[in-house]
Amino acid sequence: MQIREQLEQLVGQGLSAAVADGSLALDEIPEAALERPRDTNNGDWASTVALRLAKAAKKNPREIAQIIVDHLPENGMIASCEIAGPGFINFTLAPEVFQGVIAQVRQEGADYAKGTIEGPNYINIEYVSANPTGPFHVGHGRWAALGDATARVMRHAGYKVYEENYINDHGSQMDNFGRSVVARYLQELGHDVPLPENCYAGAYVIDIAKSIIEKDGEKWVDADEEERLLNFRERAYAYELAEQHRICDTFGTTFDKWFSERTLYVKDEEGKSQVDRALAAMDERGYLYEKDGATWFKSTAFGDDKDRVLQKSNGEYTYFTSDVAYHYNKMQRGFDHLIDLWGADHHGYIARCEAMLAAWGYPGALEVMLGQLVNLFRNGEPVRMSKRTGEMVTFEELIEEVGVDSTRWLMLSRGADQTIDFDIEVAKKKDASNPVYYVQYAHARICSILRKAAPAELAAKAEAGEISMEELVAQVLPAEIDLSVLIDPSEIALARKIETLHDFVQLAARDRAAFRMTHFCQDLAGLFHGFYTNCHVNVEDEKLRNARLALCDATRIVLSLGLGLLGISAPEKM
RNA sequence: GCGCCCGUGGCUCAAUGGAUAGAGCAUCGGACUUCUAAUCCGACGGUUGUGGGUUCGAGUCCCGCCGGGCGCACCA
Repeated sequence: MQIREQLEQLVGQGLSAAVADGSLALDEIPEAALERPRDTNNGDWASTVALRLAKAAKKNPREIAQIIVDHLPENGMIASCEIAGPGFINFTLAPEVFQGVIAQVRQEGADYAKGTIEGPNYINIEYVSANPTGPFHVGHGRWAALGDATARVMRHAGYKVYEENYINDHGSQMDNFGRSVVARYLQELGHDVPLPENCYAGAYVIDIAKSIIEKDGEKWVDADEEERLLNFRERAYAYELAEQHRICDTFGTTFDKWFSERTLYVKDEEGKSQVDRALAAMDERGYLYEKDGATWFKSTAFGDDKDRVLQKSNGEYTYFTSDVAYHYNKMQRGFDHLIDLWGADHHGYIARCEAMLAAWGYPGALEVMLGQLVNLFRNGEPVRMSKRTGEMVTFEELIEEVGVDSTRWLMLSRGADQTIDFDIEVAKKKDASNPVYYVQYAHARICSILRKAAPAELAAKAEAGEISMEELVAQVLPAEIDLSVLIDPSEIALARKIETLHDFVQLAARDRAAFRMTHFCQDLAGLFHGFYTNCHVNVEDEKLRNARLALCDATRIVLSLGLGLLGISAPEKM
């Protein structure tokens, strides 16, 4: 049982006892209302229940607090509790509690602080979802980092998470892309043809055209135009999709499914596409109508500003129709809840999407996470164009120059609804101005200490990567360690921080706020550096040494876990 | 015009409605013959844009202003 739950139980018992013997006149037993005081001078945990009860119990909150404290059962957890301020009950936990935490972390490893979620919790999270018509830009990188970290955090908190990337491979932009390749192909072969309207002007299109020339030479110059367009479009699509996969791999973002928009239009054995089925489901419930030769969705029935066209008067479907079919498809696949991660410039799209889910009878099933935009800077100056290509800086260029870990940290270290001013030169600095290295350094420092504690031969193996830190530690430390010697304030502070991970994960998951994990990692690293300064680990006294090594090991596990939830590596040396 | 997001020390950001609003950077001053100084300790720095309201309590919730960003297609 988590410490929080144990405390809740104790406070609950205290309240019940007070009510039972008439000290408190209450109709029902309230929640324990536990929180962590920001200031550790106010103890490890605090209850505000007395403040909340003042009205109902018709008593001064401090008086109520005293009654509750007097009725608390005997226990080994709480070292002391005091009533403070207007009526807070502050608990200071016994050192044994934190010593227990260290043992628990070392036993559970990367599973430490995993939670369970009651009720329906099968989540589909969709993010990135770019057009396969060009390279990822910096914004896609933010969605990749954010979606990935959110999924990791939610999974650790106990949700079942399915990650999905929607490929916009259906609309007219695909033909524009194909036409652009055709034009570049002909131009490269010396033909004077203009670029088409709405064309993709980037140099990467020329590269694709060149690769076609390399393979097929001039054979397409006089080919059937339709056939040529189709061929080039598909080759260009395949190329860009492969690029997207490659960059996601490099960045450490993996999806359970890459969902092709086109598949929504494929007829099944009954002659019906998923678009047909989604629209039929809307029609059944009476939310489709015809006007001006077009088919409309009555989204205003669910709070949208205006109704939306699904099938245009020329018979084509709108982009929105794909999303209708896609979201219908997701619900049919059995998810309890859908999360879409979009750029903030799409916020106007939310109402109609929520409306369609409501139209099928799934109100509230869709949650849209908006991510604000990323502005690039270099030494404080705005950067729009890449020096190398003269075009928009791509995400790949960014991670090449800055590195994956630093990029992820900067993208994740603030809330999704904060605009990010990303300064490339700051991100590249490997010093104190870049917290990711501060955290990684703490991890590397611990690994170094653990190696120092091991026989030279073992340490050398660990350094060469032949054995893992787990294997090394298992050989250095005995199975039974007496942790009661860990009483230094910086030792307790470190263990206390580790114990907060469970809450951090739960809150970060609930609020979809993965960025909180960066704060956790930074705080934990800071406390470790403090401990390192105050307490020498590899001391003569074997009992103390082993206990401190165990504390180091637990910190290492949790740092690695915390960084892992952000998709950031935990290096064993720097 | 309507809608969404954001205004917190010089800078970048925190703060499940709780206590004296916290970190980091920058600036200044200290600490390495000892397990990694990519570190640590200290100092300086604030009327949380603004005016009301809600309550035991508001940076946080509600309303109005001011300032900044983004969006308002039978485009994708």
